[in-house]
Amino acid sequence: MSVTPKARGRHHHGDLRRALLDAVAEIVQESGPEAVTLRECARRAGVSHSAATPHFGDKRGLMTAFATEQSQRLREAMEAAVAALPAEAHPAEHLAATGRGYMAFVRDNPAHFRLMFRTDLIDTADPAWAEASSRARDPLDTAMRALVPGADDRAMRARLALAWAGVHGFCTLRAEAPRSDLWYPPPREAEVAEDLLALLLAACATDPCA
Amino acid sequence: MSVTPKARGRHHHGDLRRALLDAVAEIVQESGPEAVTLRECARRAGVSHSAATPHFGDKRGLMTAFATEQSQRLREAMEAAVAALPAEAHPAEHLAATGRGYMAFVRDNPAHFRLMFRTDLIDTADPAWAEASSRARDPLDTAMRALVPGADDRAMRARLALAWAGVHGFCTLRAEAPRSDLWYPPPREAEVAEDLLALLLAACATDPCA
DNA sequence: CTTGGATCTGACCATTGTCAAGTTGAATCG
DNA sequence: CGATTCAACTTGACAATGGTCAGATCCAAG
Repeated sequence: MSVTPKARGRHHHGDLRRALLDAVAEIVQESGPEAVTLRECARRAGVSHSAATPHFGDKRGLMTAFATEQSQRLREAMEAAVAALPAEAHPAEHLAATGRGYMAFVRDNPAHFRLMFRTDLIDTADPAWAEASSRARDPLDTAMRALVPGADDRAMRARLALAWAGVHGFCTLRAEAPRSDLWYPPPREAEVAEDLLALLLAACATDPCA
Repeated sequence: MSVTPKARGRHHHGDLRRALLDAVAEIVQESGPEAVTLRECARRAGVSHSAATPHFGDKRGLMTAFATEQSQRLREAMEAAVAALPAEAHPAEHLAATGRGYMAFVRDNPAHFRLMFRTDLIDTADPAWAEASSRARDPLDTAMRALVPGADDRAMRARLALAWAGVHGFCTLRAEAPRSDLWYPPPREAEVAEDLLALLLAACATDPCA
């Protein structure tokens, strides 16, 4: 709560921008994306409710900045999972690792994930967000291209769509599940995730010309 | 806008419950789930701002009733797609038709679909909603069981998860796409959907014991 | 020390959801 | 047929939110 002593260049607050983004993370984790209010963020940062305006413009700007950060973290999670593989790993392992990285991120940050896709709360015209969102698709993209190098555009599109939809859909359903009780309970969850990935890999690796 | 002349048993309004649900549908279609307010619904129905209370309790009650209706419509769309098949259709055709019914519903009602999965706006403890949501999974379930009758529990779970996540994930991404520009443009959309279904069917139909 | 500009405060407004209390009107009962 | 009853609806009020704006405040450069 106390002002960070470094106060690097900032006038009153140590780093209000950071503090507000952290407040968003806190609230999202505690009570979900819809519980985030500008005033509560300001309260947690110890500032007045309109202190955020110079930094983020309005609430949507704050949410967009937060979502942008999370998109970067998601991409880094996937890249880290791939980087942890042995050098001689098969392309299929790369794709699987990418999927596991995605799923692990959402398992550990379900509320952050839900916020990232609340396109009503974020400014989709923001260039930084657009780039972060776009780059978050790169790991899956490159892994898939390495797995099926001979596929033509259409076959590649179909495989990317299936992989993306399958992993994303799984995560979406799981992230909503605690509230709706319509998905697999936690013990089964890991098993189902692995089996789903295996089916997905088999489907994508089949010869597209067959 | 005028009161329906029948006025079947209702006191003041012809059928306020129906009128309010229709207002939700209108607003959701025009401006998305987050634009729905109790007061605007009441305005469109031509009643006072708290007229909804006796019928739905609070806003969440109204949203829940609406989501319940949409879940039923979604299930009916899938059942209709299966029923339109020739009697001798292969089980794989049943599964594909189920997926097509799901996708067609979301293509035609993207905003309604988005609302259905906004578990923060609906009361997931409502028994009617829970039953409608549960029954909406039946068509996919039965089609899958018919396609892979020999699969054990684990293999069946994995296939159901993949099919459900794949179709649902595809629809989720598409329903958000108009706002985020991160999915395929409409001309490709139908093609990608068909190819995705084909990959999905192939993945699910493979012998689970192989 | 002065000046400038970024940073933050406090107050205002419109809007929302919810609640309590009143009003209406249709159906029921004597 | 008239009085009663009860749910449907209206009215008015409340707290909370987001956005905006004038102005106070503070840091840093000159």
